[in-house]
Order: sequence, then C-alpha cells, then structure tokens
Amino acid sequence: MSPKQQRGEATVERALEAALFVYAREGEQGFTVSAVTRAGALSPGSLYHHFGNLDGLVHALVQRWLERLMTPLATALLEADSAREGIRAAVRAYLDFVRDHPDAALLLHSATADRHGMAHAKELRDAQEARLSPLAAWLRHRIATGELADVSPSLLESLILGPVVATARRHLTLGDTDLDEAARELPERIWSAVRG
Amino acid sequence: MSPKQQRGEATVERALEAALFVYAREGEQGFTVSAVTRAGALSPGSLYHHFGNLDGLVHALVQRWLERLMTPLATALLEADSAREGIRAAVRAYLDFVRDHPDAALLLHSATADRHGMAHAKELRDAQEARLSPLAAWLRHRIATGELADVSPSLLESLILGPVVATARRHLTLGDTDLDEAARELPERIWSAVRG
DNA sequence: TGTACATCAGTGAACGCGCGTTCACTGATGTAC
DNA sequence: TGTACATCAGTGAACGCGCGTTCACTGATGTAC
Repeated sequence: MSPKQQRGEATVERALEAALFVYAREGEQGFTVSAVTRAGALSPGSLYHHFGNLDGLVHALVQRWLERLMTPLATALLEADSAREGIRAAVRAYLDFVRDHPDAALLLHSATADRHGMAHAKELRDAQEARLSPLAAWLRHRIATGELADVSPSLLESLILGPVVATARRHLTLGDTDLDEAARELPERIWSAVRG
Repeated sequence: MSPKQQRGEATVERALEAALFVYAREGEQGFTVSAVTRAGALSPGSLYHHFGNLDGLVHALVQRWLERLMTPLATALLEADSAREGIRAAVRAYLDFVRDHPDAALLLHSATADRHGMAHAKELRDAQEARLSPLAAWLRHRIATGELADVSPSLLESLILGPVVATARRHLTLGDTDLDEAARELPERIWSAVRG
C-alpha cells in the first residue's frame, strides 16, 4: 500500500492500471484477481503484498479516481465569481471528466464503486474531506446570499449531480446520449433548478 | 416461468418475494441461490424448474417491479392537463413508489438491475414497450407545443429522472435525504429545468 | 569500497470454500374415456 | 364415478468450477560500518 522501493511503486501503478482496464473491458463480473494479475503481468502474491486483498485494490483505485474527479470539480466551484458560474463550471468539469476518462467514469458510476462506497462510507468521506468540506462551505455561503435555493445540501447535490450522473451513465452504458449536447444544455438548465 | 398449476404459481410468488427480501437484507453479494431457497423454503430444483437459472429469477423480479413502477408513472404523465402538471405528477409518482416500496426501489436502482439492464437491454425494452412508447409520444408532443425544451429525449429523461434517482439512492443507501422535502421541492425545480 | 545483514518485493503452486447448476427421482395435479 | 396415464411441481444430494487467498520461498534493494 505504501511501497518503500521504486520497484514497488511501479508495480502498484501497474496493478491499478490493470484493474481499471479489466473493469472497463470485462465489467463487474469479470473483475477477478486472476484477470487483474493476467492483465498487469503480476503474481497474486505481489498483489496481496501491496493491497492486502482484492477489496484493498478496489479501495485504492476508487480513492485515486475520486480524487481526480473531485479536484477539478472543487476548483471549478471555488474559483467562480457567482453561484451561477460555479454551478455551470462544475457541471462542465464533470462532463469533461466523463469525456476524458470514460473508463474511470464507468468505474465511479458502477456497482462496484457503489457497494464499496456503502461499505466504506466513513473512511471514504474522511479521505475526501479536504475536498468535500470546502464544497459544503461554498454551498452554505451561496444559500446565505440567496443565490442558491434554501433546500437541504443533499437535495441540492441531487439536483446538480443527478442529471449529470444520469447522462454519464447513459452515455457510458447505452451510448445513446451526446456529451456535447449535454455540455451545451445541462449547465444552464441545472442552474435553473437550483437558483434561489 | 409460466406455471400450469396453482401450486406452481404460489411457488413462483414465494420465490420472487424471497428474492426481493434477500436482496434488500443481504445486498448484492448475499444474493445467492442458497440464500433465496432458504428464505423462501424452496429447493434449488424447484427454483430451476420455474426460472431456468438465477438470471431468470432476477429477470422476472426486475420485470415485475419495473412494471409496477412504470405504470403509475405513465398514468401520471398521460392524465395530466399540461406538461408542467405531467412532469410534477410523474416526479411525485416516482417518489411515492420509493416511499411505498423501498426494497423494490433499492433493487431497481441497484447494480444487479443495472447489469441486468445492460445484458437484456433489448428484451427489457420490448417487454416494457407498451408502457414506454406512450411516454415517448407524450414527450414529443409536449416538445412540439413548446411546453418542453427542444432537447433530445434522453437528455430530457436525465433532467427529469436524474435528480429523483439521485435522491432515491441517497435516501435508500445513506438515509440522509428526506423524501418529504424532496416531494415538496423537486417537482417544481425539475419542471424549471425542462420547460421550453 | 566492500561486505553482511535486514527488509522489501515478487513468485506461483496449492488450498478450501461456496457458488450455480444438474439429475434421477417422488409426489401432486390434471385429463381422457 | 373410477381408473390409467401424462404432465407438472418439487426434492435434495452431488458435481465441478473458479474464486480469493495463503505461504514457503527466491531475488532485489537499501543500510550500517
């Protein structure tokens, strides 16, 4: 998990890349130890040396990509001058992530990540707290100024991310949704739903 | 699958109830043949006699509850006098379903159902076509009258159901979302996002 | 700079477990005459 | 109404398979002096 040799870091990297690859190609039920070790040219022992067990591998993978999604999202929100611009930029940032990292987006929207999220809800939030708490503060502030509707934060989150996640899921699994149209239409429409 | 004796119907019913119960209690990874047979007091052979295999059981279960969700949703839309009232009523119908059938809602929002939906996308759509095509027609008509925004149907669907599904998922898995507040706030806010 | 030692990294055959599924069979129900 | 037969429903022990995981081991790297 925290390798002390360069060789170890490279192996961890290879394992995480192989894991994402396998997940994207074979899906949930194809995601097995032997599939990952085959794809990453690792031995099972090596995997267990670094991640403890299969769940540890998933945890590391989800954590890594969650951070890579949340960071630009937080930046988009926090650097905006108005609530409207913040919401619109955040929605665009999410859609950009889906476009640039479809495999990771598939993972984060998946069964596996959901189940994992439920099982490790607390530690997941702890790990991402540095990223989440500024977001919560931003929302509170914008509600206070009257820019955002005065509804519970979880409802706001559902109104903002719900349509984006639904669009991403459809795009990734059915492929019947155009991300460009989504990038054009969603930001302002979502803003309409949450404005004060 | 289509039992010719009353005894058979009762067994099928017991199997489907047991399956939902097991899914809700034990989750994805606890959903096994032996768990279902134990919960429903069935023999594995009986289960295979009626459903062919485990996937057949899941298919029947998802199909049954999908119909029970879609029927009131379609009714709500089609019986409304205006687009606004239709959207608002449909959102409320969905939230009512989640409140009244949390176990089934959990199943329909789950990994299992998603994966199943992907694997059987075509036949699922065929089976629900009687319910889906009037909805599609309704949307087209309301776009034509200018009441609804002229964006692709899949984007409309994401804007309407996205926040509802996100709310339902949070309510069911984290329990940090109040369905009453959602029923108060979501219908009009979602309408704001999709109006023409 | 070289040597000895400790720790980290990686191997891969082997393990047990629980899974979905089968099958030969018995029992219950429906049908024909 | 009774009997013979066909079909449907249900049983449960047994099967093989592939899964996640272990462990005794070798090899590579870092450290101390």
